[in-house]
Amino acid sequence: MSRAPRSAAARRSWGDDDSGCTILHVDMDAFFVSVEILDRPELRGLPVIVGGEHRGVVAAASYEARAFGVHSAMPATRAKMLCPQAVVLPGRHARYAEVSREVMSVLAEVTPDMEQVSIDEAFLDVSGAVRRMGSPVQIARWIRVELHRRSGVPASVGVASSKHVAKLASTHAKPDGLLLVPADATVPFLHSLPVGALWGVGEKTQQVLERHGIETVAELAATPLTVLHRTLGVAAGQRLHELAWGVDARRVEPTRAEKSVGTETTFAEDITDRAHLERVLLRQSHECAARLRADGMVAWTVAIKVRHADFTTLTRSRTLAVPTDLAHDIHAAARDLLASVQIPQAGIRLLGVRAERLTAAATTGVQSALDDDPQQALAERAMDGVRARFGSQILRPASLLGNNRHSAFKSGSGDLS
DNA sequence: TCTGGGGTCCTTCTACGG
DNA sequence: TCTGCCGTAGAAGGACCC
Repeated sequence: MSRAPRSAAARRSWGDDDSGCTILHVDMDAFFVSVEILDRPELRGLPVIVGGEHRGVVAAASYEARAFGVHSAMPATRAKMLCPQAVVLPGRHARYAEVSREVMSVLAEVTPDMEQVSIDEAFLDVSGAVRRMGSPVQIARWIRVELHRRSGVPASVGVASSKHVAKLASTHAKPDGLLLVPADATVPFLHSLPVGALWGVGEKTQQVLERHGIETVAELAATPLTVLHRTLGVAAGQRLHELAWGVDARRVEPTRAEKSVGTETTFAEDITDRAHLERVLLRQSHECAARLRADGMVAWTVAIKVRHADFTTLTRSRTLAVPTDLAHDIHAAARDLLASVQIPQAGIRLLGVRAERLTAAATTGVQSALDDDPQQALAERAMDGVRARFGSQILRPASLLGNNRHSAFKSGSGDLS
């Protein structure tokens, strides 16, 4: 579901020498839409949009909808204006996760050197699989056939000598294609692209570069490093200059430690009532804490995110004296942080909680907050057990029991009234 | 047109201690 | 005792990714 711009000129054969091209990037095509079509074949050939309910944005659009200018991240209202005949579906993330697990299990048959980067894409380092399965391109072909056969969803695969170029290759292979960028074609391939295609160049950076007359990767590559440092900062300037010359030493990392977990809610209507916001924080704190405990992590820092009706967004954070995985502690910190924020007359559009600076609970050398309050810890762990057995909606804190008992803890709705 | 939710990384500013 | 400098850490914001 890449949003990077593509270049028609780059979508061609760059040669057939795949020696040294052991990095594969597998990217499912319009993944959420593909899953919907898998379950409802009558949607095939129609403009289909997933996501984009009230105040939402498009999560995925079929290629038929894209022909009308619809793309992911586009505000729902705009998408419906461009393509009023589109079939709009709310999204079924549990189902997408299920198909994603099938897809990843197929990829894991190729090599354990697999790095899942999102629900619908992964990098593979196939250097250890070549003797068993053939050349990188043969492996890429096998993956596409097997995904079609066993999961029923189309995938595009990029084959290259680095993660960055493999990622760009899969983007240019779409839909339902395969693109090899031989090692010696890396620089010509990159230099055929607009600068916005590079990993790390979004809308803002592109605008900055364009103000300096840089519109293509070739122009970026030709720009002195000192100019890029001044324009983009040292880290970003250095990184983009290296990427523009095909330098990308990042390895495929099968396991990556999570650094934060959080949840946020955009309200159907802007909220001015502080008590209401505190109840939302409580629900969100319980979600965060349950995920921390499920992952065996504790958090040192609690942060909140507040978005005003006019889209002004601010964050507040606090480092705790001892790390925690308890909703009680997260909520206490989050509530204090919210107290330091003035609620504008027009209200709050979005509220979120995030637990940051995570460490493994088992290896945390200090006494955790969990040990400070054994009763609270026991209660929350008991809730984990009940939810695991009867479902996540079965239990909620008493303060979240509103008049409408069925909507009071509805995840993601933010409707706690 | 009016902008989700879950993340990561980087830069800038400020506070603080030596 | 006060001031300036420096390094470090935390906080906040912004950009980016899918």
